[in-house]
Amino acid sequence: MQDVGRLAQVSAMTVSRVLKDDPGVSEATRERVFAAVDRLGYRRNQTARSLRLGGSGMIGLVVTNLANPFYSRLALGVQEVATEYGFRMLLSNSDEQADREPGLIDGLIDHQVEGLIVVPSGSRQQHLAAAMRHVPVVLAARPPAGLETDCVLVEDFHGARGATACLLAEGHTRIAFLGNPPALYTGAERLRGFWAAHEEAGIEPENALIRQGLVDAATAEAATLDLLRGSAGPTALFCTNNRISQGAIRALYKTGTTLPLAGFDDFDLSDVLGLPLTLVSYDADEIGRQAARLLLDRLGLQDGDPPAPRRVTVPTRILRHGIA
Amino acid sequence: MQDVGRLAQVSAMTVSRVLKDDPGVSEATRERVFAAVDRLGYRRNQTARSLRLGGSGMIGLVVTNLANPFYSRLALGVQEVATEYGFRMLLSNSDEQADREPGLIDGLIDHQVEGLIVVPSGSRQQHLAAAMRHVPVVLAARPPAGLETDCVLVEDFHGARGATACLLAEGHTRIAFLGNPPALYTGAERLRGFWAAHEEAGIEPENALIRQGLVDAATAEAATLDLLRGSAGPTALFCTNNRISQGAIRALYKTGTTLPLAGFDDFDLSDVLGLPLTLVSYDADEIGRQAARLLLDRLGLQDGDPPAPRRVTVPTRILRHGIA
DNA sequence: ACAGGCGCTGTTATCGTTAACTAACCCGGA
DNA sequence: TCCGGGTTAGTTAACGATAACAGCGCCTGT
Repeated sequence: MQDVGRLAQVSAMTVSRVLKDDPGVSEATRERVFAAVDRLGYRRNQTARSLRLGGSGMIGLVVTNLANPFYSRLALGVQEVATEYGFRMLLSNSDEQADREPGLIDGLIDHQVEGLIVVPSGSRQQHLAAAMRHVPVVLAARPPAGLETDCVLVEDFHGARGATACLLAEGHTRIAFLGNPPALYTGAERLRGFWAAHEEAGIEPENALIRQGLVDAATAEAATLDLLRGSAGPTALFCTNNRISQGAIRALYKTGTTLPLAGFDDFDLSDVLGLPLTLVSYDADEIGRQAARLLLDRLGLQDGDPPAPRRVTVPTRILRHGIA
Repeated sequence: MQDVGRLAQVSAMTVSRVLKDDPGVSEATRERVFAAVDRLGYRRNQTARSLRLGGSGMIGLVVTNLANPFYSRLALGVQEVATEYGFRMLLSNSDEQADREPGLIDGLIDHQVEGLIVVPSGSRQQHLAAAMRHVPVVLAARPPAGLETDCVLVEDFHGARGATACLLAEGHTRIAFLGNPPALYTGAERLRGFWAAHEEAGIEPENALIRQGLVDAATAEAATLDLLRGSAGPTALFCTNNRISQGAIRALYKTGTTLPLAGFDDFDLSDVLGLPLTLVSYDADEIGRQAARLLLDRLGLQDGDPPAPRRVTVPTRILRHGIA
């Protein structure tokens, strides 16, 4: 800034003023400064600004696996709103390792993020409470456990119940449940929906057809193959997320079986598989957008009146493919 | 840091030393400091450190669309290597709008990234030259045009030629080409490969079957439907990327047609579609990893001997599905 | 007895920017 | 002529951390 000032024959302070669009700089000076900036290719040092201004203009997002389109869309949603509010997004990926999450969060706080959006990966949320001592935290896709904070959820129960009901309405009574670990909120909640639909239909789900703790497409494929081998196999499948659906579909394909499948999350090409699919679809972008809005609204507030924790729900809708 | 120091009865300088793992602090003091840090939940301000240390410890990545698994995997690869080198990754997404790229790059430079990895979205690279005045830049997936810098490429020509040759070897002579805009390097190069395979087989590609400028699955679907309607339609398809393949597959599905399809990029569930597919697959993560390595190696070097621009190529391999 | 070294800790100045204050100047009105 | 007020530009002191240096006590060797 000194250098720019020298070239434009003004002090660094005046350069700062020009770059900040401060009124009270004469037009002539302004032009000289801009010319000097251009000529030197000068860019303001955002690090120094953040230090002086006391705000980095960044929010942090922590997800478990960017390669899953659910999370990358969520990230895009967050970024869209952050940009709108003049914030930048700092992204961290825990690679499915829950024990890395606290470290990532600490790192983000070190970088002076002004708020955090977290998709909590484990069931322990102690580190989140610690993070909240520094900045506001908004949870996405899973609710707080023992914390007082905002969150954005999907209609997990409602969606699972609806999709299961579709299968039951078609007369299925032996529906297998392929679920992620029950310790995860989504896993538990979607199972609850599955169960509720059965109760409403007056049908008792079979324990032998319920498999939980599946973590990726491979484990889901194995579990499905196992179910199909059984003597009293299922006549339909319910999967709690996109990766599990994909694993199950692979198992069906390999064994040449065609079974109706219901599941959470839409995925690419679901409409051209030619399988009878019932998918609970929702807008992952929207989860990100809502979470960002909750966070940034909170940041925008003058301190003094921290609003009560809010909970926003993103709606689901049911897609049906390949059904006559 | 003052506060921590007060609680531990030392100066801020000593706190700094403890947190920096500086030798020359007595064990007793060290413990007192850690205790105070814990009690206050203190975290070092990375912004201030960056300013003083003269390096932010961040590199920037610019991609066009995180929702495309190609880019999210690439980002994961970059992050993996960055973490290894003790760097953080700052991600920007241009949302397919090439004119937003310069602004994103400026933003990253303002945030004091020490280097940039860019997947250039347009054909103009003027802004990249400007960026190089500040930090080293590595290009990914597309080569520099009029710049002297490192880049990481895929075997575009080789892969396209190989996949096309597979189709030709099966006797196809009327292969449609569904390509992205020819102004993009990958578009041009993959067409060149397509063409080369034909020449080697002594077959003249038909201009009527060549469609370029497809930008997403929807335009690809429309182009495919158009080709299929024609009187002398193709007997096989070649697609230059995952989104185009998906659009083409949707068109085939909607018209109930089964044609062999070859294309760049593998995608989820490609193996269970039951279509005869020939896919040029490669590791998008690896592009990111290599790009990050080129960049970070360059950063690690003492200044004085900037190495000549390097060019790394990531290999492709051909996957075949549903082929008897 | 005393120089010299080591181990530990504090002081000062600095990174680049900007808020708050101060200074110089010009204008019009009394 | 002199004063108040506006306009424009410069000076100073921070933001939080740390490199470089200085200081203090204690030990060792001669």
